Amino acid sequence: MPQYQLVRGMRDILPSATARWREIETTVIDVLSRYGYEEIRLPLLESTELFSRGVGEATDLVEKEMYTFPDRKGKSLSLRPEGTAGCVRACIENGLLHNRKQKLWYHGSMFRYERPQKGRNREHTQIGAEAFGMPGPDIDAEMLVMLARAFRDLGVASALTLELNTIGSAASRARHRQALVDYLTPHRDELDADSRRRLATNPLRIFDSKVPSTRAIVAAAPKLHDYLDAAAEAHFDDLRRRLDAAHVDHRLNPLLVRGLDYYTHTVFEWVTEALGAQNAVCSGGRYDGLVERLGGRAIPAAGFGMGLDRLALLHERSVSADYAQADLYLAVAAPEHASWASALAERIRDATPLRVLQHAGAGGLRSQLGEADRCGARWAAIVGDEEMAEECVSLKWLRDEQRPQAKLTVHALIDALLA
RNA sequence: GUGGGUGUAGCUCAGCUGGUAGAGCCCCGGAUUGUGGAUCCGGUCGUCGUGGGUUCAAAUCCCAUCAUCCACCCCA
Repeated sequence: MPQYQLVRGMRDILPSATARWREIETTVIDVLSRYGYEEIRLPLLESTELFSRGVGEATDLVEKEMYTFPDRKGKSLSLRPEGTAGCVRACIENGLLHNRKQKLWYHGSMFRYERPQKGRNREHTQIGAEAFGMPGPDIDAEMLVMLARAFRDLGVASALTLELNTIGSAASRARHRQALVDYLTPHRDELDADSRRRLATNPLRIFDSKVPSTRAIVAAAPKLHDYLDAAAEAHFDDLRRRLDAAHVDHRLNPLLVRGLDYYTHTVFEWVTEALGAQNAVCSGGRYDGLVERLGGRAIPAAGFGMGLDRLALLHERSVSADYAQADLYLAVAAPEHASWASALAERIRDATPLRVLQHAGAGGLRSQLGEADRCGARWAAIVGDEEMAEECVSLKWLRDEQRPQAKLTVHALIDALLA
């Protein structure tokens, strides 16, 4: 057993997985940039207050899941548990929202002190995006259309369902919340323990309870939908028409409530059945009041976070792919050919974009070709006495039995590799 | 934070009512002195998670602890 072990909830992403991760990341980032989103890079560490104020004091995320500690001068810092608060802070602080719109994306680790299980680690990686300054359903719709494209490009669309809901304006949400608390308080003793706790913290979540007796009480409770104002309904209807027109399938889930305080109006979640209990792969929504709450002007916004750890699990299930380490493996018949082969490898790298893996260390030609096979290379190039004498290379197609091995000049070799 | 399961080779796992550790895969070499994938032969790799206890003797029984997995909870 090793002397040092991973800190609980952290994870190593090993070479056998990183090629897949990289493919996922470049695919998603490419789609984002095709919709005009620009990258912003943000710190992992922020003042604790940013999250308690932005995400909400009473949320589970802030209440019990943050990595919080004092720095050397006693100031309370927290590892970011999510990306939106920090992004909004950076935008306000740098004047990015002054009289202009912004579409931004970021990529990186988030930290939450939770009990690890499948699809849930204490460090996880998200790609998130935020759109500032656009109040209408057009940007909500574009964001969802964009995500649908990203999931199609990734090859995981068939495993995902888009769930959608509106929670209305902050004002109508507050009215509903009060009505709900007024309705549930007389039934307080009949609720399960979790729901009693939520009555004070986040009563909307009581709708999610799986306890039958609680469900029976909740069935007659005031519905959020009945408290929506006309503008909120119009916004939501407009969004749904746009999604229909774009053929983005979605399912209404009136119980879908984001656990962070800042959400308003549109909320959404892409869920899968394939990953067990942790089924949300990407979720987000509008947060029209957050910029103001964090000290900026009243600027409407929408955004999402996408969990790459879960997306990678899903991708692994949905897309089988061979990620080769190299394109060409350069083998030598004997050690004295190695320096000539090195020069050849450099010429190939100069002339082509190929990944050229040159043999190093001990091992006969037989074992070198074994390595060539294992690294996934399409070709093996062999250098021996005969080749060196004739300034040639023997090229072997490892994945195509039909093509015979051929002795080629260096020029002909490069042409063959580029063909 | 709560409940349950599991820790033995790099990986997947076997190891009975205690007697001093095994298989398959992988890797290396050979059969094939310059040609991979198939087959056969040979070989390397273990603080049996950690600490303590019981015992002549512990991978095996007991206690503690750490890690891990699944679920609750929560979320990406």
